[in-house]
Amino acid sequence: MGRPREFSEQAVVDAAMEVFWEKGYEATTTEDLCARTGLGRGSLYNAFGSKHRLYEESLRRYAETKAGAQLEQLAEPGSVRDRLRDLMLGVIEADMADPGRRGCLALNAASETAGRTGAVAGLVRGQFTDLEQALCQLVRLGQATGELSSDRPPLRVARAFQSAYYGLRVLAKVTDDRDALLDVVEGAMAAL
Amino acid sequence: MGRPREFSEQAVVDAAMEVFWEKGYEATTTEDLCARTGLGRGSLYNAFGSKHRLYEESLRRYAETKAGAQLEQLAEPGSVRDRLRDLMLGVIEADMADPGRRGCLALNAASETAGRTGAVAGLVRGQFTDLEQALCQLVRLGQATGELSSDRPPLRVARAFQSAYYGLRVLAKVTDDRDALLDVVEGAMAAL
DNA sequence: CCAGTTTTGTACAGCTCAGTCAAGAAGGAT
DNA sequence: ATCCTTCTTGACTGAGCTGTACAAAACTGG
Repeated sequence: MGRPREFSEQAVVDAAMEVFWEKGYEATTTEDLCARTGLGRGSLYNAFGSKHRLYEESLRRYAETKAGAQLEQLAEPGSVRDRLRDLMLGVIEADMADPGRRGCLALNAASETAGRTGAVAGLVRGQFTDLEQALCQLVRLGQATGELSSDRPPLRVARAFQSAYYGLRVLAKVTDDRDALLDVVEGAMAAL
Repeated sequence: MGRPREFSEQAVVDAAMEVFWEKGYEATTTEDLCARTGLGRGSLYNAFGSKHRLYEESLRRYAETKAGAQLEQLAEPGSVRDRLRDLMLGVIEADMADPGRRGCLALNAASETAGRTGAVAGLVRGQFTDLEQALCQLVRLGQATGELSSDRPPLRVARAFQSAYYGLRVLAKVTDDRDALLDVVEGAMAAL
């Protein structure tokens, strides 16, 4: 009971996530968060307690939506190679189409000191291992069907692909050269 | 003429570089810089003008020293495969031995918005392409001697290796699992 | 020794920041 | 209708921020 909230908590976290994604944790001010979410400072602090807690929620939400969508895409039907290639081609298109070059929020968080302490560190690590596990399962499937060579352990292959994937996202932040990024894709596919 | 400086400009930039490397640009305060360099605010601003200019100098210095040392290491004698493997094994040891998990300054800069605008963007991009070119030349050499397969263009191979390298450094920031990082090395070597 | 020049230390200006607080608004329970 | 609880608004706080001002200090050329 009491006065009901005028906002959807999820919509607010979505908006906050966008700001953190664009500017990073340190460079984001509570003013930015108020402006983007439409909430006054009182409401924001009443609901979330601190800038840092809202950052945590944003990372959780990112895992649910953006990262989750990628994991789902990996689970869609199709050949294993196509699914892995589409994952990379998808982020090339997404990253190049984004004028703000925000990249991957979890990866950005991992680069900031604020992203490697406390609860945030666990959230970031979780997204990394989620991807690792999804890739590993996919590689295992590919090896079982004979689509991929079975001469190396699936986890090792998955980790190599994962690092190429993260490297790709880093490169996409600093280059406009699509061909360079496509070279990375070809290299990662050849290594499967 | 006039009063002589009491500090070595290079030593100051070295000290500032360490701070930016540990904390990132946004999270570093001018107080931090004064404390670490030993200079008062007046001297710092007299010599460098602004926090941002000092950041630029730090990146330049990083390219000269740390990144430069890696490029030199790549140019040392030995088999191409050994040199490439040693590059990765070296950063695994360095990153895991570093309690602050600072990673690569240029890569950290690329993740912050401050690292993708103005003069800093060019410095970051420069370090990326320097590594790309060094790797490419090495791959070309390996292909010429027959040590590496020549069925793919050297630049493409170099870029694939480069992305694995950057992915490795990102992963090293969030994981303590040395085996996971070694899997990345094996994967990158297998893809050559 | 002195005038001119640059560096140094420190106080300070002017903001901006994260977070708080009090007063009023909007509902539910009885 | 009236309490009671919760939410909203917006001003406010105290700390911390980058950058500046300025006087004293240190050195050089004459």
